[in-house]
Amino acid sequence: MDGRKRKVLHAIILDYIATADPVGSRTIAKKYNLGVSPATVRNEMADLEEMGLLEQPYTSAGRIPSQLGYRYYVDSLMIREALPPEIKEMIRGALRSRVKETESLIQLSSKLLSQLTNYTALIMAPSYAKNTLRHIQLLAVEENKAVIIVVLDNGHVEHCTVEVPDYLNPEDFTAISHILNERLQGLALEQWKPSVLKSIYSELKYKKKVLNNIIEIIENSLAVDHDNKVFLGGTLNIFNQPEFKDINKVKGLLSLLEEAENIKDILQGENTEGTIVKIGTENALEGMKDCSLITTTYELEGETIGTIGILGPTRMEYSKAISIMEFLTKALTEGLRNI
Amino acid sequence: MDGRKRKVLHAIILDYIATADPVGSRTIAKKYNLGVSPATVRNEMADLEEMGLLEQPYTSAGRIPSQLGYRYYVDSLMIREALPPEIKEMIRGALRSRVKETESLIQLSSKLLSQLTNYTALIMAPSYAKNTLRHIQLLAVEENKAVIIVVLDNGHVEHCTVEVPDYLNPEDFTAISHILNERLQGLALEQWKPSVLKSIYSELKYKKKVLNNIIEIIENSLAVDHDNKVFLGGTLNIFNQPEFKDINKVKGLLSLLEEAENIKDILQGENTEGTIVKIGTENALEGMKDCSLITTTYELEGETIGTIGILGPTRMEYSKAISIMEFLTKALTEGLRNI
DNA sequence: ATTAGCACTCGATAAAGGAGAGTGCTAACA
DNA sequence: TGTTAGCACTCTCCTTTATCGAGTGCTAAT
Repeated sequence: MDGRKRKVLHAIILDYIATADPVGSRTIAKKYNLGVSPATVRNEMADLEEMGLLEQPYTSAGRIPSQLGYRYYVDSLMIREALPPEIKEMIRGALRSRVKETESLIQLSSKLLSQLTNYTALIMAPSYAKNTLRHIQLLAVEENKAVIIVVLDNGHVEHCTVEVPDYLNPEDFTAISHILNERLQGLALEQWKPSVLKSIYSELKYKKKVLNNIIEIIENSLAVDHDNKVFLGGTLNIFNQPEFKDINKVKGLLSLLEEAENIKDILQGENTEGTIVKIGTENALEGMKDCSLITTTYELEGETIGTIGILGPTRMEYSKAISIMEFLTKALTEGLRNI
Repeated sequence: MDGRKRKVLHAIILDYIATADPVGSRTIAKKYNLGVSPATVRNEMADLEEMGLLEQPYTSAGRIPSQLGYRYYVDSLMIREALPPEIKEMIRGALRSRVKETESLIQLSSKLLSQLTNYTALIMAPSYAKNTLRHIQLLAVEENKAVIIVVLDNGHVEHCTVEVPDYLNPEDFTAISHILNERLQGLALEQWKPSVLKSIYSELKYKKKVLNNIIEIIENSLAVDHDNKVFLGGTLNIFNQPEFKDINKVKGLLSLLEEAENIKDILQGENTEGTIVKIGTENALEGMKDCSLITTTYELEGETIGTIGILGPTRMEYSKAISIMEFLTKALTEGLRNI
């Protein structure tokens, strides 16, 4: 693959990304100043097609990049653009701890990301498994009902409502809360299971049943449900893409995004750090075969705690999207630290 | 408007609702056993068109109901169908207090409603203004940060994170929580403002600043933000309607539904009780001119506390949708009582 | 190795030609 | 007088045909 071939491929991909129209030899030769004639470009294009990097929608149309072509572009041709300073300032400003809660900050980020890129943003919120308990409280409301409130050291609050037996009186609630706090305070959520629960059991034998219940519920509500919440931004941006003018495609993709589980699957694919680009069928889900996904991870105190993704058509402004995403990720990490 | 005209109109509307195709005189005469010839039906149809109840998409096509036609149908022709018992049982079963929290129950209802009707369900959750405070607590997390937790008598929990001055120590938090509880417990949220806050101020003069802050924040987070939350179900059902095969229409409607404020406007239109049907341009929003909205209210302890809506095309199965909605509303009211 | 020239391909767009569903009108009928 | 059969007419939808033009691949000249 000589230099000129690379230039031709690069030009075709850039042009197609910008226009969504198949690109002809004439356009390339003229617009991108290759200094050769269209005929020469045609020869190169024929070669590139043979190599599997380009495709022809039909005989005698221009060329469009193949999935492999995009792959080559992302891996070896793409130039990382510097973000304009005003965009940088805008992102920094928006995320600079105006918000006091992790989840709100993440929601804001997803909105921002989708607006800046014009694609769909997917963000997986951090797991709270490593956060420690600040306070837990059992509180009676109405008959037979109580709420459990769990406050973590980072200010995150979870709660759920449970049924409790009649015979518990206010003092019982206080007592249970007290013991739960004593035993669990300062412990990370992921440390709850093994040793600790048993010792609480023994301490509260006479109320074993209710407590058993509670611990089960806490586990469920924290570990399964609310862990790894997912936030979406700009789902309707799909409508702007010409490759999604077919209503069934749009419907398919939106249905897919409606299920939080799907999004977790999409994002959780790898736990590798750094920016990853998955193009077309490189994505596991069938419904995403015309899409590309760019993911990266964000961190807190040196540890990876979540994933950010941008979902767009394979004909995507990779370079711009990556720049924005990486910068926003940094700003988010910063924002989370200052929260 | 004689009996036969009504029969013809009714038949046309039912047929059009079922098929989405303009209806011809032949179809009506045959399929709906009017006992007259197509020619006679044609005469009636011409009269009905003159009255503004029918329209012709173009000369020599069949007729379709006009907006006025639907109006007449809903007001005077529509027969309320009894819901099949298995559907009734299904709704009752689903909403029978498997869920312990108001908002979860409402979310479930919206999902159910959209699945049963194949339209989009909109539900406005109750305002908590009349609920009384069960417990309020100020809790320090990390430096300079505290969470305020508010638990209502119905088990609803709200929380928000606030910044607090350095000089407060744990005892201060306890003291403030204590006083807040003492003064506010048992009071409905809507009663907070006037008299009470002043007396709290005086009691806590020396910490006036922080308390001031807190009360402001509580007011904001409860009254403005989380009050009247809105739940959507089946937004993608729009895609099933042939009148929304145009991608721009879908986009327009989905964008409209993306904004919670819009939905509040849509639902809040009237505070009248009972079922209301708004057809086409009877809806205030421009983007809904091809849609109909059926709303009804649900209650708790005899008081109206929220609104339920079904959004579909003007060519909607009004009868079925109303039956389902009204029954589900009853079941929801029941479910809320048992929560 | 590059390029000009040229015939050829194939989608997109427009124009033309039925086919069919449904109407409105007229005249006959009970 | 209300109802109906008959019939010409209208208008959309679908298919067919023609034209256009962008872009290619090949060949031969440079």
